[in-house]
Amino acid sequence: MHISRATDFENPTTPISSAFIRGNRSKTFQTRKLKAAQTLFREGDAARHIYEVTSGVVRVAKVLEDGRRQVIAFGYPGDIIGFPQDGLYHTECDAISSTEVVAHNIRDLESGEHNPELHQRLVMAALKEIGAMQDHFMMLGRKSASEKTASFLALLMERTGKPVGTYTHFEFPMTRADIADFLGLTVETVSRTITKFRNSKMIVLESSKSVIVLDQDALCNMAA
Amino acid sequence: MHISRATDFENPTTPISSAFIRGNRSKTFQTRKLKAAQTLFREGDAARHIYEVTSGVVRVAKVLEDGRRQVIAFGYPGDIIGFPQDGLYHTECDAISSTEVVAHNIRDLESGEHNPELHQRLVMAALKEIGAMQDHFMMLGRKSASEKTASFLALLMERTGKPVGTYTHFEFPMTRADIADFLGLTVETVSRTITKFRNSKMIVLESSKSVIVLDQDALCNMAA
DNA sequence: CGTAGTTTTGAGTGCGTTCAAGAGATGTGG
DNA sequence: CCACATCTCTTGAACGCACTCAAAACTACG
Repeated sequence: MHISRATDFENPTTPISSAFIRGNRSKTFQTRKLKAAQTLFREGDAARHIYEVTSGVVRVAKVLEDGRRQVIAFGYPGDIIGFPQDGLYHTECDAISSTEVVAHNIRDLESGEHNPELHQRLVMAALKEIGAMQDHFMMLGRKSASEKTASFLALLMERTGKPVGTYTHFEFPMTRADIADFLGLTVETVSRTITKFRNSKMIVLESSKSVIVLDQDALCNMAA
Repeated sequence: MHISRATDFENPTTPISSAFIRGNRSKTFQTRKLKAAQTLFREGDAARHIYEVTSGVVRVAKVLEDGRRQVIAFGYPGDIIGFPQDGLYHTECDAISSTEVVAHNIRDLESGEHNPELHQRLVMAALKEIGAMQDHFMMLGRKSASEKTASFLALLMERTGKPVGTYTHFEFPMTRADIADFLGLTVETVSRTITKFRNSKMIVLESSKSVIVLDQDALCNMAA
């Protein structure tokens, strides 16, 4: 499960392009493209940028020496990721699918002197992150496997679901292992739980990564 | 376990005192005193202040409708608590022991216009909070009961431990139930695990709330 | 001194894990 | 384009860790 990866370390060996942003004073910002499975940053790297996902999905995680992994968050377009502490990243971040991010300078997170609007936006993002993590806590610490899995499906449905008749359709860009590491479960338990939801007609799988939710109420109730 | 509590809701029925802070321009700030088990704020309350603990200990938690509880953090002196989202608190906060807090205006978290130094300090505190929560995640999702309990003891030892000869002494201000809800375990499991640590001569209990750590290395190794 | 809450300990159970294997998907080189 | 290797997902069987239920020991408080 994610053993050796092509040695693509921190620094911009990956393409960086500059572009102009419209506004009072035109400012430049950097975008960066990542292929699936490429690393954006690792735990312990010096934090020079804070990133805004503009397309694709990234995974933010922590890994123990013995390989145990905890996924902290999945970053979808609009999400800000890479909050540093003491100038370092304390998580690692990899692209799950082909991804594009905007790299903001870390100084705009720390002070509003240079770009007040961006600073404000980043501070708000930090508060939103704290709120999201608080919910995630409840799930990790106090919910059963079924409740965890249902919560996760409900979350993805809300964020990325598209109506299909009276039903709702969405996709998993991440693997079962990623979901398991997000929920604090094993791959097998995640798979079994999804099968259970399938058998109870709550959802249908078009493929292992494509879901149609048949009964939203049942799903939300199950999320507890 | 924390059923009905004296009806002491949000607003300052509890004493608020004003004081002067030394600095270029003298500014006023509010301190607030809480007795053990008093509530500072509840989930859903309008967030007007962000608090800095100056003495005592508070508990920040989330509660599910069915009563399941997850403790997000314990606030010790120096800690900032009450990060809001969309103008509301999404957690509840109660004093564990007799506690004193300083109430900062929420606007100083959101912008630096009024008080730049304080704003900077609060933003840093938010980043520190995110970092602490990331570590807590790993513990909640991927560690065994022994590892969780050892991590918790190690954490408290680092923050509040005082050397006693070659050993280290500290106290639990919180109950076993609070610890259990912080670690995502039951009271019984926490109690049994601490007993196990006692039997293996890693720690000694002076009382159920007073610990001496005999073997710091063993404790830290156990924390994984 | 009695009552209520906290902590500990015991016995038994069940949920999610581990270990194992097969089916399905994806990608690469000949 | 197919054959082969690799990774992902699913399913089965058995185990064990932490949970539930129960009760006793200890502590604090009016």
